Amino acid sequence: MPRVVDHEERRWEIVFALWLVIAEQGIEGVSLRHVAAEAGVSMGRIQHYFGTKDALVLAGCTALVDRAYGGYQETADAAPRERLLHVMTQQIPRDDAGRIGVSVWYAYVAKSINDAAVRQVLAEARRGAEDECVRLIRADRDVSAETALAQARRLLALADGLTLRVLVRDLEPAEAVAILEAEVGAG
Amino acid sequence: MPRVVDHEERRWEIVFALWLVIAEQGIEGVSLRHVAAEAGVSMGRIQHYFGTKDALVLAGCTALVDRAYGGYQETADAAPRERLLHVMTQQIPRDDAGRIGVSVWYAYVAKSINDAAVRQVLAEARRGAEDECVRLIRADRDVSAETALAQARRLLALADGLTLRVLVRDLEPAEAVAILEAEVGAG
DNA sequence: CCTGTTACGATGCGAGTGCATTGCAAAGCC
DNA sequence: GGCTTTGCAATGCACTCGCATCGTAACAGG
Repeated sequence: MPRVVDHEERRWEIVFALWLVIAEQGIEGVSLRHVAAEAGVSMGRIQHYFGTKDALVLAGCTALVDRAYGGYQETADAAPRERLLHVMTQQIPRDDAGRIGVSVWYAYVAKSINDAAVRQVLAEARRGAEDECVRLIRADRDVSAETALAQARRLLALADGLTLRVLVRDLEPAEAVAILEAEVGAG
Repeated sequence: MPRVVDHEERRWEIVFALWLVIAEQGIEGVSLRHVAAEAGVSMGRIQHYFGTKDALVLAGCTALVDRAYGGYQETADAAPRERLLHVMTQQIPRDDAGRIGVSVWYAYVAKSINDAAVRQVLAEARRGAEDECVRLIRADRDVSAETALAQARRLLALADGLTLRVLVRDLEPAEAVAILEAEVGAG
């Protein structure tokens, strides 16, 4: 058989271009032509690897979730308290790259309100994060499962809100991190 | 001169239809034709009153902010603590109407990342809310301006995050309200 | 009645869209 | 060196989009 290429690499190039388009034009600006131009490839290639526009956009969502999970796993050998703080503060944008990532994230969050497939992906990710936070909290201090769950939910919601404010430049990254450090420390 | 109609009424009908379209199809689904169909009017009417699609969408944003501010002003004769709680919990969706309103709100938040005009409207609204919360906090308890500002920011961010989770049905409205009541009470 | 202005419905146009189709180039196997 | 299967570029098509334009129905003032 013929012509062997690295499929994962090809898919990744296209997904990365998709993220760039979303970051700088919003999810409204996503079209096969725009993504193809950003990636420097032809529309045909995108169709070949993803089939449909919806499939491409959804793949971009799962890729985002996977990347976040991979980043978390790299902290496996840290103390629970540190890992918890990492989960809360990781998505706070500190530079342009972080800003791109989190703006894409929020684009998908908004889309999830009206898109069942995206909603399911994000719901699953959120549930995973919540479970993991509960585990970290109970590893850090002696509390009941219910207490840990309430604390996890409060912390995650707070982190989301702070991240958004940093993204739209209503808040400095340092201040957001400081607030979260105080909250995580207080238990 | 001719043909007198209530301009505000006409504009409001169209903006309301716009909100419905955003709520059920997302901001991607907004087109002059869709909004016109939802409002039961012709495209020409929308052009007559708003000129351009961008102007319509922006008008929908300012109308949303104005409505929220009007709702707040209705609580003018309540105690500061109660008003503060109202600000934090008002946008938590309890029924379908509330869900529509807040989903439109989040659509605009996402749009503000890439749209300067929307961003400015929301930034102004957020600043106003923050200032008002600082005033309410200092009327409720004796704290410094810096402390009140820090508390206000933390509460508003937390309320945003909780609202989002209720919207995507990851959290019950009652639990979100309970968390906020505890936080506002704790000071 | 007439006239001038306003309110808007209808239509047309050029641009952009997602997707199906077609065709060909590249590269293992025989 | 053919043969065959894959990877993908190119093109065409039906459709939707925002917006400009045109026509006209309605109505207050003279």
